[in-house]
Amino acid sequence: MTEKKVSARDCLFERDEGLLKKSMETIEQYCREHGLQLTPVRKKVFEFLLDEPRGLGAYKILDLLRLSGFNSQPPAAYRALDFLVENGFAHKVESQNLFVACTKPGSHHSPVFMICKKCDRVSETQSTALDANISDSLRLSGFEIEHAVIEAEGICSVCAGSGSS
Amino acid sequence: MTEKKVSARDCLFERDEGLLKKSMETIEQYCREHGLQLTPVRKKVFEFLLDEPRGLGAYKILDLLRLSGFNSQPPAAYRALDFLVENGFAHKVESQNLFVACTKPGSHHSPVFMICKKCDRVSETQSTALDANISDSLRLSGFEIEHAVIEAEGICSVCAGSGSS
DNA sequence: TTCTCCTATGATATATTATAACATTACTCG
DNA sequence: CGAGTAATGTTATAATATATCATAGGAGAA
Repeated sequence: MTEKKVSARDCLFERDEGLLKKSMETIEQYCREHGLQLTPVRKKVFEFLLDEPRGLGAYKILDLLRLSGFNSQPPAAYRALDFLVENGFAHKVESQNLFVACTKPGSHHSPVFMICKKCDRVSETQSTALDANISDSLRLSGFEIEHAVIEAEGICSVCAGSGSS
Repeated sequence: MTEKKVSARDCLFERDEGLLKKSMETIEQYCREHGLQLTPVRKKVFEFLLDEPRGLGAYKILDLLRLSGFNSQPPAAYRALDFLVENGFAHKVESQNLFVACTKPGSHHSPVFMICKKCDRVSETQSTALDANISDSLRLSGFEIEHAVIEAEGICSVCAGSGSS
């Protein structure tokens, strides 16, 4: 991996603290309603993900857990991530081996990711038109789609607008 | 990963030996025309990929190289794969950490994969309509797409037709 | 030819990502 | 309490991938 010249912090996205707080409240409520245990480790990992728009690798999360006083081993991080992913609170970005908080937590869906090569920021959209299109295209070939990994690499609008090549 | 009950060989796809031969000839010609060295290791790896419709992991390829008398180490396999991928002769399936021969070798494109959960077979399509749709959808959000990873998991037509649930 | 450059490969080591397996804790429910 | 289940702790290892430096081998120039 070559080092990136621009960090996500250099991008001009606003952090919407209210939105982050709302995401946490959303999953807390979802867990209450569905009898899921949002344990301290799981909650902490979700916080880390909410706080890092570039996504986090499992071992980076492990480091952060340790910095937060959880003397954890790799399985602890992966278990928390499994919980978050299984319940639709987070996603794995397959092409980057990296995890991100879901922008529509609790709803099961096939997300579409946009990964900026300049600032590394990962944005999620739910393109239902796109889903339908893929589904139709593949069904034409007789393939019954259950799940799709769609990850676009390119330049995000902020980096494209910032003028540097 | 849970063990699969059905191997790709159980699927009723025909192996088109003529097509496989033609793929090899295509990349041989492409390499001649572009001054690329299709060395023995690279050629052998491409053969392995042509021969395995379920795709191959890098270390499986390494094993096969050794069985073929190349006393290789991991970098040898990865270098051959890098060559094949960079030149459009093969693709990496990101969601499976697995490599497949390209069905349109030499043409640079964003492939779409269909991965069957029953027989593990990986099929490639080039859906230009799909590409255009993704590109348009994402451009609406101001994202300049350069490359897309599109990998659908589900049931292939052969397995769907074979009746077992 | 010899030298140099460039590409490919060899070889060793290690980094990164992920899981298996078994022990322990903690909570709930009867 | 006792049994069952879910979560976590703990150790070990598997699986995937790359960094680094050494060696070989061919192409073209002096």
